[in-house]
Amino acid sequence: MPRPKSPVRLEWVDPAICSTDYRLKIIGRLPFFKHLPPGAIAKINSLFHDVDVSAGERIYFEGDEAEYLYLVAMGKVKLVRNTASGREVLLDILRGGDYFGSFSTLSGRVHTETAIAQTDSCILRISAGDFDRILADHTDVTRKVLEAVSQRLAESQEIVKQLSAYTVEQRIASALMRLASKLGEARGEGVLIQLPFSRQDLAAMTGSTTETVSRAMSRFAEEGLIRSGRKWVTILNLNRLKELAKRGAVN
Amino acid sequence: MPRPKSPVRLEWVDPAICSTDYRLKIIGRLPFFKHLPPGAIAKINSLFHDVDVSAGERIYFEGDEAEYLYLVAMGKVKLVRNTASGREVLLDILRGGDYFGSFSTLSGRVHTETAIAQTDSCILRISAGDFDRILADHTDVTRKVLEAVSQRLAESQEIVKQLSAYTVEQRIASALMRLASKLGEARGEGVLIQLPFSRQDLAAMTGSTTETVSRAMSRFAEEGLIRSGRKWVTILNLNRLKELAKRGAVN
DNA sequence: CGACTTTTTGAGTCTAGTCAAAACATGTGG
DNA sequence: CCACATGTTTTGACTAGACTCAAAAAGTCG
Repeated sequence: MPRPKSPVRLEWVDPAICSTDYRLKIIGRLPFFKHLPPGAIAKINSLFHDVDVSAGERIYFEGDEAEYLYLVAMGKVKLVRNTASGREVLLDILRGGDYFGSFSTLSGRVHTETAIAQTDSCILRISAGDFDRILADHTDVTRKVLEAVSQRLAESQEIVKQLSAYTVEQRIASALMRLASKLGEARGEGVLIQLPFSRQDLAAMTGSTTETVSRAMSRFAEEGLIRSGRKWVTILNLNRLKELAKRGAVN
Repeated sequence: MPRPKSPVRLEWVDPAICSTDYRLKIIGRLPFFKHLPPGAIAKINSLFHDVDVSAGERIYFEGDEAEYLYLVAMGKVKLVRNTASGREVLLDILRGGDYFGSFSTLSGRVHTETAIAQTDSCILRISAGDFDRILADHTDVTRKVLEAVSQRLAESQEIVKQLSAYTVEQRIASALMRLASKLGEARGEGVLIQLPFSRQDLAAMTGSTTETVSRAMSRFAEEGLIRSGRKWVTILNLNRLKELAKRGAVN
């Protein structure tokens, strides 16, 4: 089977894209702000500051004081935790419109993860104090933020379950599906997951190694479930992949 | 080394203990209510209803509609997720004063875990609607709840990291430490963890099996780190256990 | 004292990790 | 446009940690 040339097309991050217009749009789309009137959003917008970061750059480190809440305006950001032995565990990948950074900043907390730009990105940030003021002004916003965080907690617990009880192959299948629904783009033959997204990253997401991920992906490809190359994956048969994630073993 | 007879003494759950006085005390101690004046707490208390459950009874199931927020008044409750293959993953163990159940109830959500009484327990519950009303009345409470949930998210992510990168032995050591700091009681020779708490449970916490847990615990016992028996564990040397959890391998 | 449950131990097997090397892509500069 | 340098992915052989199955030992309770 001839392997297609890389379908990856990287988005440019034009600094000008962090323009006021664009910022308003991103901020106004956030689940916890989107119900607010334009006036309020404009006011909130003025409290955010933007930061351009290039691929690979760290936005903050695990252990740093958590002084800001961040928002991905453009680009992709990954959240990782490093183990004592230097191994990297990938907790989440965020795209435009996602927020990150701790909310529990009141009590002098520190970040529990490291945030790294996966692509050149434009990040918005707001100080904990300003964010608190927003929460105080808009009680309904706090409620929405609470829901968003609860949602993340549920997702994290789902991952705990998977790591506890599933085989590597099942975990990889699940990870691919999560990524597809979150970051995938429909293509003629399937759903393309394109980030600069390596086997390395998949390994860090599934608590595994590049070699094992590679082997599993080869098996998936043989079965016609996916097609993959350097830093991209296309999912051809989502249903069978889902089946596999639940029941295990390609057979 | 002679093994001590079981030091486990189970607490009685007297139904009368869910008296108004006791309820006020428990509710008033919750991190997100404790700053409120007695009057407000009394009012909140009137919105809670109590339920007595006996050991092993399920309080709700994964997939059930999330209509209530729960509060452990007395006893121990465990949160588990079941996999397709019937395996049980233990997510958390809760004691008196801990809350559980989903906060994201507005959008018609369902519970993502199953809650099981570990001992005979007295549980308080409040409907999602009533809880929302409290949040609306006390904006500062929402903020505290948000912090509490964020904290749990961080804990869950820590567990993801451990499952991803550590050996079973390290995970068991970590689990014991978590349990000790949360549920342990100081004893002459160390910290006693006493719940009806089996190897089975530890296996479900660490994504492992009873046999493997047993072997690891035997090794720990040989090294003088712990002493254990049927449904209880005493930690003798917390520092070395911590060391082990970080660096790995008893040696 | 039994009947029952939980824990421990043992032997065999398999999944996934490690180490090492080859194959492949991608971008660069001649 | 090609050849090379670099980083990524794949493949192979070997190993080890942890699971499974089976059975014995130790606690617990009526």
